[in-house]
Amino acid sequence: MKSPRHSADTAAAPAPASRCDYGDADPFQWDTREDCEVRQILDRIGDKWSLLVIALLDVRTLRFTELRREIDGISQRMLTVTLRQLERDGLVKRTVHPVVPPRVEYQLTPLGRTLHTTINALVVWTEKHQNEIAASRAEYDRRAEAEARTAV
Amino acid sequence: MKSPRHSADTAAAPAPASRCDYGDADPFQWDTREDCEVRQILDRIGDKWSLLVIALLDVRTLRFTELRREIDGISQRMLTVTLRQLERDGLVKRTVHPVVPPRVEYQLTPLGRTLHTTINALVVWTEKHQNEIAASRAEYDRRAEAEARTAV
DNA sequence: CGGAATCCGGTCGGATACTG
DNA sequence: CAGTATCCGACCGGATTCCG
Repeated sequence: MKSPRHSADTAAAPAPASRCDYGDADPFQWDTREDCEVRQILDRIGDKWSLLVIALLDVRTLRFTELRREIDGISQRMLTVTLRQLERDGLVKRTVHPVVPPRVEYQLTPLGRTLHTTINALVVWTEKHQNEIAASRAEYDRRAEAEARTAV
Repeated sequence: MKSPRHSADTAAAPAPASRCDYGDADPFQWDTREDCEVRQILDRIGDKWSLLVIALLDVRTLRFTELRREIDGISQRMLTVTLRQLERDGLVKRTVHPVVPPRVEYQLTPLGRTLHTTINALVVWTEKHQNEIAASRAEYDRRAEAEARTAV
């Protein structure tokens, strides 16, 4: 008995939402509370596949299998889960054509499009600074390793 | 024996890096490969605490305990882990003052500052559209629940 | 004070099998 | 074709303990 841990697998998970109203000033107060809306979408774009899906759908409408083939590496389970979340958030529109074999198409909503645009700023930043980051990491690791040797 | 699963806990995790060089055109090709640099920093900003730390350090330099108290909810373990990652990426500078009791201060690097600026665009987007998202979710859940009842 | 090491539960996501 | 249902390993992050 003792609460089946599969609950997270399939459950809709209503989520309490926790309003956490902002004082509209204080531009640095948004992130001091953990379960705000910011976190909600951050968890979405931070997850493993959402971004890929959004980016692909921003190019054109795609069917389930097309997405699956395009992403390559995603399991059908995670594709389904990801699409359902995006649909729930109003970022993706799901259209079922009642034919046999079924034909289901996914497209970005206007909201989803604006999100992708915003995300792109982050991508640009990353591409611009990836060398600095890589260098910093290499330097850090080199130093850490050297330190480890002296400790022996 | 069989590979201790704690490896991810403390190990430095060198990470193969997987260069995955871009063709500089194709603005929508960045995200078709999964382990690119974009993913690297996305995993960072997508994790539970990095963003909070960055935002707080953007206001002013803080000590370990100050950060811990300010964030409230973070474990000392995760604060340490998060800070080490940010330091490794060159986003945060760690300064140890050799006094007794030890005094360690953390501050954002210029690179970290530019990242925070970029992130803010995402925050603005979220605050602007949180109502749409919340409404979409409520609608989705309402519809799903209604559908579940007819199925019974 | 500022960590490091260990233990451990909960969750994320992959593999597989089955369905309309 | 487009999913749903189950099972299960891997990892993330919290709690606790110990250390310089």
